[in-house]
Amino acid sequence: MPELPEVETVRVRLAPALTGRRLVAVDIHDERLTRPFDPDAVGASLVGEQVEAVERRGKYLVVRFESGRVLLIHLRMTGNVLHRPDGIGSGGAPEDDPHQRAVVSLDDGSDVIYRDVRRFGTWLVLEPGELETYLESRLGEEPLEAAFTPRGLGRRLAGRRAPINPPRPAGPLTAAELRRLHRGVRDALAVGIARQGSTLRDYRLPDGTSGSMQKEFKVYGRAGEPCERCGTPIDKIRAGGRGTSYCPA
DNA sequence: AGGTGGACCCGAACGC
DNA sequence: TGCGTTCGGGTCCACC
Repeated sequence: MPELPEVETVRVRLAPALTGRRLVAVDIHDERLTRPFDPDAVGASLVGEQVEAVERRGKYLVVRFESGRVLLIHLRMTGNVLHRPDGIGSGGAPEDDPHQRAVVSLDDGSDVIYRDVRRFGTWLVLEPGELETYLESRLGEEPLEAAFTPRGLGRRLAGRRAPINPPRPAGPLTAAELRRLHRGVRDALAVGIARQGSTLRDYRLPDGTSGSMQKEFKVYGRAGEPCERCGTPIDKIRAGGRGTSYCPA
């Protein structure tokens, strides 16, 4: 599913295609995408907007308009944004894709196609000034920016019994362990971005190509196989409700 | 207040 | 074969 590196890769590819462009048509044909708001009303409200910038916060894609309004996109599990420079139907896109949920036509004749198999993804239009409050209440520090530090991470984890790398509680981590965790988070995200994300099934770059990070997974999908580093069989458990693969040694 | 588990989805994998 | 069942996972939310 789209994690931070996948969302960042989509942003990098989308930004030059969208920045400065005006939306001439917005067709949203899935009421789940904009729930509880009416998809036709949301689409109509976006027509005429001009894109000022395409940014990312956490796993959110932030499309800023000159008007100060914002389209906040979350891809959740299987959301996917494609850009067709010559319009829909070009570039090998199937004409009757059953998973296509929205099409945005731009003033240069190109189309942005949003597809989502499981329909968990969301489009939320925010009015000027609403974005910061919305994101602050949901997200921590950006992990690749200077504000994310081992000490800050320690403050957030202090007193917590929620598991990190299985199945240790997060709270009692030492300063040295916090530094290693901080380093590991940053390095893993940076490599993921350099590889343009992981294509396991649904994720694609906006031009339809695949990321390559999946080729470098050390534990994911390798339960029972020997650890690359020490030979111990990779274990898979559930930690905090999610499937977690790791080398027990 | 922190932690857990269900809900939301649907295709794939699995069992018979 | 084809059918029914189970699984998974980001985030929100109800509940303990």
